[in-house]
Amino acid sequence: MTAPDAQRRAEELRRQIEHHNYCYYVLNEPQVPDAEYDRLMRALENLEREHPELITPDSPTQRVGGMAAGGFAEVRHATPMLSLANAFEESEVKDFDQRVRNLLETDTVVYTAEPKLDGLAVSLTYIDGSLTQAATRGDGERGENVTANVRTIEAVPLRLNPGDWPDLLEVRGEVYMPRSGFGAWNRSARERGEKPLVNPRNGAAGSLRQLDPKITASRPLMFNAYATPTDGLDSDNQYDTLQLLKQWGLPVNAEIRRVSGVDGCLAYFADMAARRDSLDYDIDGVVYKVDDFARQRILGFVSRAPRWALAHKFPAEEEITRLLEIDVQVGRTGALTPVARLEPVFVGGVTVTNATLHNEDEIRRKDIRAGDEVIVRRAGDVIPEVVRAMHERRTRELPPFQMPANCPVCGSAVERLDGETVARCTGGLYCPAQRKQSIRHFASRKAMDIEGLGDKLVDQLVEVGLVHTVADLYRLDHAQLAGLERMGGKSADNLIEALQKSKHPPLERLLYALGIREVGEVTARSLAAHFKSLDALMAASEEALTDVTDVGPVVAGHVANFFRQEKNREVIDELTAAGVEWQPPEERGGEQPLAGETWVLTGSLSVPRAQAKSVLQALGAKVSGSVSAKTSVVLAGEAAGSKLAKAQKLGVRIMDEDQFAELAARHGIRLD
DNA sequence: TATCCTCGAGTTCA
DNA sequence: CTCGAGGATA
Repeated sequence: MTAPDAQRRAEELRRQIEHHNYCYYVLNEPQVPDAEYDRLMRALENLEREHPELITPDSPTQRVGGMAAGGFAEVRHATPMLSLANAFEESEVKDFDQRVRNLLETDTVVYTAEPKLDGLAVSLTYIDGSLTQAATRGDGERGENVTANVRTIEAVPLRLNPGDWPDLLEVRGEVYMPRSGFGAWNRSARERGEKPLVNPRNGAAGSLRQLDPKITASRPLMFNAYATPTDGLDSDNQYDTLQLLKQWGLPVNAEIRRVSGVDGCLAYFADMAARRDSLDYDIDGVVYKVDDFARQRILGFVSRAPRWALAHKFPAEEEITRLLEIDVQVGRTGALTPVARLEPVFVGGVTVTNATLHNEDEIRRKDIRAGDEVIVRRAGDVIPEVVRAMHERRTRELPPFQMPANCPVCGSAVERLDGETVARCTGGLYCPAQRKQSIRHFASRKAMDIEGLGDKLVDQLVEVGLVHTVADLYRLDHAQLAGLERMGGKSADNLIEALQKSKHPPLERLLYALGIREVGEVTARSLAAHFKSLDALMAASEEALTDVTDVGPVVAGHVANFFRQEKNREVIDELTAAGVEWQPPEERGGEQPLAGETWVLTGSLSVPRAQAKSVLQALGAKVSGSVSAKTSVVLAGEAAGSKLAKAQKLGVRIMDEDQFAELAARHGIRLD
């Protein structure tokens, strides 16, 4: 890059960074994902490294941490607040450990491993045990005096517990907003008609930068100490120092551990990554520090970062990518779902290429168009979503999305009923997409449970014309199957065997498998229990159907309509002719100690969820998916999330797995 | 009629 | 898991 180009590029980067700082800190409305901001910053740093003559005193790189909101006095840190080297890959962690071991000339190193809280770094000064000053990190050299605000945080002791602390003690740590507090604050903000906080991190930063401490006081902030630059404490390592701080009354994170060697570090990282979602605060990675202070001193510093510490970060949860086009998928009921085809992007630990856009209204509301740059988010186990389109980056007019008037698969008319958000293909089973999906549904585990009949195979069977309706499945023979792609004689045998095994389902499963609109697992069960036979159900009037719990006029209409269709009656006859014979619903015998109770399962249990569910049902309980005031008990496994939180809030009884096993055992049921 | 509680349906990636 | 909408209930 020539000098004038570099100059122009640097100015452009600075302009953008300053703009984002302004949006983030002053408007509290970040415009780009953190990862994008970091990229801009790194680009500018690299540019300035190559062309040091371009560095200006007011360049954002010279005062990391953003623009002052104004009104805070400047504080010079006695010891600079350093930044940490970052690692995203396991290999970088191994390199770090290798470097440390080489410099120390030793085999294994003990590290302190800590969660890296996503908040705002501050420095607290205690003189004679009293909090006298609190400052933000600022650029590491100079920060802002936020003493009045920090004093409102209850977790920060204004006086230290009695102890042998030095006359002058400086403590460093993170101010953050717990998720529970963030959620509660936003709920009440919405009730008051105020703008909710964007995320906990932004909430913490914004709260601390309020000019009026009363506002800060109203926000749910927490503090965790993680270091002190003060010498001469009665401790020669990081871990014990934190224990000292804790004794003196400073909150220290409960997840901090001493680990041995790089393996210990990586195991800690994996553990925290797995439990990340169940913590009450956001973390963006973990930090490893060489535990022994003497060793830290040997390692020293490179430029502004210590050589004895490393921040191992999780992959970013939000990234920018391009939306290539918007496809339309056809579901089992004919529902047309727009899907975003994305330029592959690594976000939240996986490469994402597709994301659902839900429906037409959603696309309108967010004004998402093919060709846009979009922000894609994938947090934890959650399904990727398009957060928003970056309209400000549109360089040309893009055509708005329009739901097609005809089904993209079969060409039938598309209709969208008044008041409904979904558009549907009217082709019914004439539409190959709907046919495929309904056969998949029929074969699925909760329906007829036909093992070996996967998506690919269903597609083939429908495409070559071997299967038109679910009844055709039972007429397939060995020769027909073995002739298909990727299908050997053995696989064909297995499938025919699986089909045989599926011929005697309980009535409720058969009902569910038929795929009647609005009839899912639960409704199928109610219908089976009420009518006890398929004939009785088929003969029932809409009015009679309404007598079933959870069946109102709409569902009754769908059911009656389904059985009125000649096509459907034929399929049922053909199934019967092929030897499919449903079993009458079991009469529930014995004790039903949990009758009338509604249970909710959450978290991961050591037994399959389906098993826990059937045990509960055998005991007479209803098993539901969402927690409400009417829930009797929430059975919480490992890493339970929002449902557990809700149960706690509503005061619903919570049981862990051991208690549940005990309860089951009392009624003669053993869990494996 | 409004509100709460559930259920159904659709969805991603390794 | 989340959204939308059906059903039950006050």
